[in-house]
Amino acid sequence: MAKHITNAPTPGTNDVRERILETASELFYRRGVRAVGVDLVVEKSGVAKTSLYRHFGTKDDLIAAFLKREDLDFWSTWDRVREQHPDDASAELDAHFEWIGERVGRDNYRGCPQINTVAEFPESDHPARKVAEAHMRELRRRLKTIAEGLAVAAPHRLAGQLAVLINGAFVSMQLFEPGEATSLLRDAAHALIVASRS
Amino acid sequence: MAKHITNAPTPGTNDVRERILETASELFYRRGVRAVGVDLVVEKSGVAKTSLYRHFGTKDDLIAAFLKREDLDFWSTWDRVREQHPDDASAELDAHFEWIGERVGRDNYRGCPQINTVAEFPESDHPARKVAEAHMRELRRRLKTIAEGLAVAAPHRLAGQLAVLINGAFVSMQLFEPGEATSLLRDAAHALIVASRS
DNA sequence: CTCCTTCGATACAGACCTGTCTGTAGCATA
DNA sequence: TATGCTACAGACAGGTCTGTATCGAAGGAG
Repeated sequence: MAKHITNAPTPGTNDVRERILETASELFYRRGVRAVGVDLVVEKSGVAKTSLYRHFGTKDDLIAAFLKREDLDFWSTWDRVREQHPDDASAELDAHFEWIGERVGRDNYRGCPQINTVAEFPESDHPARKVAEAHMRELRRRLKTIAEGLAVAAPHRLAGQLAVLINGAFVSMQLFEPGEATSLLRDAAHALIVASRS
Repeated sequence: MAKHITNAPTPGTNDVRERILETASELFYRRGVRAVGVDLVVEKSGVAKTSLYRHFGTKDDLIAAFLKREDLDFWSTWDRVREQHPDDASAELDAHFEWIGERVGRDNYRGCPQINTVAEFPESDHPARKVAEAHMRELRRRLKTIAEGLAVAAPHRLAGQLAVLINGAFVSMQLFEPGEATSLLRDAAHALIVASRS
């Protein structure tokens, strides 16, 4: 057998792609997707425009890749927290509301990228929407798994309520007072669980 | 005394302004604010571009006027519902979650214009943000008034939780199943109230 | 009848948008 | 050395964006 390709077809290629995506993600999240042109992404990432269009066919594809990246980041944090509470659904849920509350309480928090992008692109066939919709389904699915560990009557339903609570937190920075978010969310989650047991 | 001006300083002026605002509101809400140019607003409203800029100095002012209009509409519906339940905070709150759940359950629902616009314009000094922030404060204030009628321990806190629930509903169309929203929200609100009494 | 305000129509400026095209340099493999 | 592949650099096309300037018409008020 030949040794075909030494290893990867291109050595530093992923560097360029990653640099573009990293820069675009920061700009899209910070300033809004429509407000950021590809020229700015090119300039800030120190990359040729041709390279951007080689790695991402269109801006819409770049937006979808941005959301996918944020999606992976989010579940990565989620998993890290989950692993700290094995076989204890109640403690895990508390921990999730803890870090989410802390995150939305930061003063430079700009909301959930999925929700923000859906707000910017109503077209139902936009590639970014597929990512966002999958993200939302995954959120409820994971919450349902936790709810099943809580011995409640209707796990899927409780998961829906908890998901609404979390999404609500993501867009309610305006109405929280400083430091209020975490405990307010935790108490609300407990109330939903208690009611779901009766 | 003279009879000063017959009635208004200008006869049909408000017609034009109202036509522009009506058209812009529909387009902004349906397609997103940044996606809609003033030329399209001009074309769809059958008005001269000069007239648009005479009545609204800039597009940003038009956006703020759009949000203000949506704000008034929202509280108008709220007031109509409230008046149907005088001196019964519990029934009033149920009724609010009823119409909100029904609204977010519509299949062409596009979310809360305030939340969507804030997602599109992160700049903290944008005129539209002032309107949106006032809207959020007003939501919690009104919920607090209702909570005070429910004899709970911490009305302001419960109001915050209910506001999060409502905002969450506005951005969670993706994860609701058909017809699920209303009862899911009502149950959640009840759970929060019960917990707030203990 | 004459002023005065508002309106529509349209051309325009200047910036920005996405996406394409051309050309060149570096580097690894054959 | 020759061949691909990827990268950078930058001009360019064609369209859209916000906002302004100029025109003439309509219509009520004195």
